[in-house]
Amino acid sequence: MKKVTLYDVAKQAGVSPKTVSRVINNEASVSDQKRQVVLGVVKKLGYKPNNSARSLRNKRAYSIALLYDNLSPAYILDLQAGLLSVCEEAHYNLLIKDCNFNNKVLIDQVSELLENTKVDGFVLSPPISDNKRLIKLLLEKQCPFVRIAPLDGSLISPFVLADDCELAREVTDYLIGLGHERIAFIAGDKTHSASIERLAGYKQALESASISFDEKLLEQGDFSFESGEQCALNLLDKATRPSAIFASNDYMAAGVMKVAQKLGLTVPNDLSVVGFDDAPVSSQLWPTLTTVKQPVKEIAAQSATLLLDAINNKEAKHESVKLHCELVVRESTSS
Amino acid sequence: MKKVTLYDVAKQAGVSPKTVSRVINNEASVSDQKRQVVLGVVKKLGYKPNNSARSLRNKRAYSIALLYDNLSPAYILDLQAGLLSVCEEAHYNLLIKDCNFNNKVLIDQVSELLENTKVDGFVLSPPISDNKRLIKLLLEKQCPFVRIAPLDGSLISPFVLADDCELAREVTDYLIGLGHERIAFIAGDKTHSASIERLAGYKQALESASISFDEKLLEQGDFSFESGEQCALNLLDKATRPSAIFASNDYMAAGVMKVAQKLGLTVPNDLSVVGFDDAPVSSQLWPTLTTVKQPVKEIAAQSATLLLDAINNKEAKHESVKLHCELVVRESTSS
DNA sequence: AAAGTAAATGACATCGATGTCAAATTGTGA
DNA sequence: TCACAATTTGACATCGATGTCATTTACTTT
Repeated sequence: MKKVTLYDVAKQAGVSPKTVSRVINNEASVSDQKRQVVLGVVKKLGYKPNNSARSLRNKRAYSIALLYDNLSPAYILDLQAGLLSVCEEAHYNLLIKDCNFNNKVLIDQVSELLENTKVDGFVLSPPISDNKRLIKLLLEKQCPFVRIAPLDGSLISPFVLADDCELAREVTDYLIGLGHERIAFIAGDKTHSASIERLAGYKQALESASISFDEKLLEQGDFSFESGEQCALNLLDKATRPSAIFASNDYMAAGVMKVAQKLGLTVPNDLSVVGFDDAPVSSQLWPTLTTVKQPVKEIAAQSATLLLDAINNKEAKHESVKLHCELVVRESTSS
Repeated sequence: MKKVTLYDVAKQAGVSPKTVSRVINNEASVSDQKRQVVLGVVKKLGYKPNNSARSLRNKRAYSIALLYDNLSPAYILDLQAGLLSVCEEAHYNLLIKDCNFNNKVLIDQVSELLENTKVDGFVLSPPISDNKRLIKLLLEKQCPFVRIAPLDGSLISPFVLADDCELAREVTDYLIGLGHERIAFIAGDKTHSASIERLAGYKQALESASISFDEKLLEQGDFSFESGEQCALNLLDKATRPSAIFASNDYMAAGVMKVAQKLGLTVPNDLSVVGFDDAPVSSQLWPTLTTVKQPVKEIAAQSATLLLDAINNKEAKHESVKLHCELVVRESTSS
């Protein structure tokens, strides 16, 4: 089973290679009759265009790249899975870049990828979605890119996000519905839009329920387990401790659970705890964690679709897409 | 800053393109003098060879692929990071394939990658490292590949693994040293060599300490949290329960912790628990989990190195490499 | 210094797909 | 039926790097 080229197809079909090329690329001016013949031969021989040759000729890589930083492994892997599903469909390659480095290197690496046409577009995951220098570079080079959950909601590029604000409101409503009034909130890293949105949702829910927002019930974390512990200590040490803590992600919520247990508080009887993201740890703790599941794979798939659109149709104007999260009630919450 | 080609370099250096090519590829027969001149110009112009053109001409992809299945996300991401570090160095691309599908599709996809020379070699992570059909295909096509932690230790390809057996022995010794005599073991999925090795280490340690192996203290899990819970229930329900449980990975150990807490047992006072892998969850539980840290990034880096060797030097004979794990003592164990 | 060998260099064709542009075919209207 | 426009089709060159093979240069040896 040796390699089948355009020429083999052309010979069998009795047409010129150029015509085959036209058929493959779905160009207009080919008679229906020849088109059918060619498609038949393509199928019969199992012809697949050679990527390197195409790349060379067209100066396109037929690859996109995902840039990610040190968020939760499960999140990144889900992103990858979503991107892969679309890429496979479209016969694109997915390159991955772990950007857990300093900016300088990132910029250089991206420049190199672009200059040597190794990549046609980028998917930026948070917090890279808001890396100013990178975005400047991509805009200058007119390289298509999609941002996932950016802080900056202007349409300099397509972007995709989840309805973090709405779900944070829903979580808070849920806690209020259980009878909680002193609900503390642990915010996440401010360079992520998710942090901002989740906090906003929390505040909105309080307001609708006419519960006044209490500065003392707000702690600033950074999405890490350790920051969750620290914030929990601050909150639970107080004379009048909250009856519920809403952490902006599951790692911090896990930290809260640890501190609660250490202090002899029973979750959920003495303290309700909610996380966000539905990370693996949320179902590996005891009690299991009430949390919010983001549609990460769908977010990624949408991003890939938008990116490929932008690549293949330069006129396409930028869109943004918001996808829905889902509250997952487990054992860590009660009235 | 437009693209610099071999020809630009050749012109500036006053030599033929072919000579530049020779220098780039480190071929022997170029005079030192011209070599220096060419290298100078290469540097000055910032020349980088065009991958597509090379690929096309040489029928090589300058890419390798990682095939992985649904193991722990942190593990996979560490593998990727290790592979990336080597690939970047060598100017290779890394493709990733989530093989969480049925075999048929996997085989087809791999065939396609090979037939269209999109990949020069594969890294197989467990349990794919022992996928018979895949290995048969790769051997037939004479495509280089490296296996990570295979069950089958024959040198049909290079492989890399960790000293699971030794560390499992060390963990068990450690527990024995703390005074434990009734040490239970929860085995993992049998299709992973790690399961076999870890069990073997456990048994060896018992034997050296003249503690007879007790069938009733051995439970069969599958690496999942839920299986850990189930096994723990079986073990702790017994009249004479073990004083320590050694689970073959952290997810199962987390399951054990949950059950212990539910049953009102205090870890580590009433029960010591040990995991394996140093997954994120091991430091997000309370008490934090004593476990074993595998050098996953190094394993991956070694794999990549061996694979690139095999690709670039077809005569190279296959080697295997064993890397060292490390016992991480945390809070879940005591005498 | 001539002859012969080994090393260095370059001209050219090639990998596979496709843009350019000219040629061939078809269709249209008078 | 003929001239002319519109549509299909194909010949050829090209993208950038490198294998092949012929040619030139350098180095021995007598």
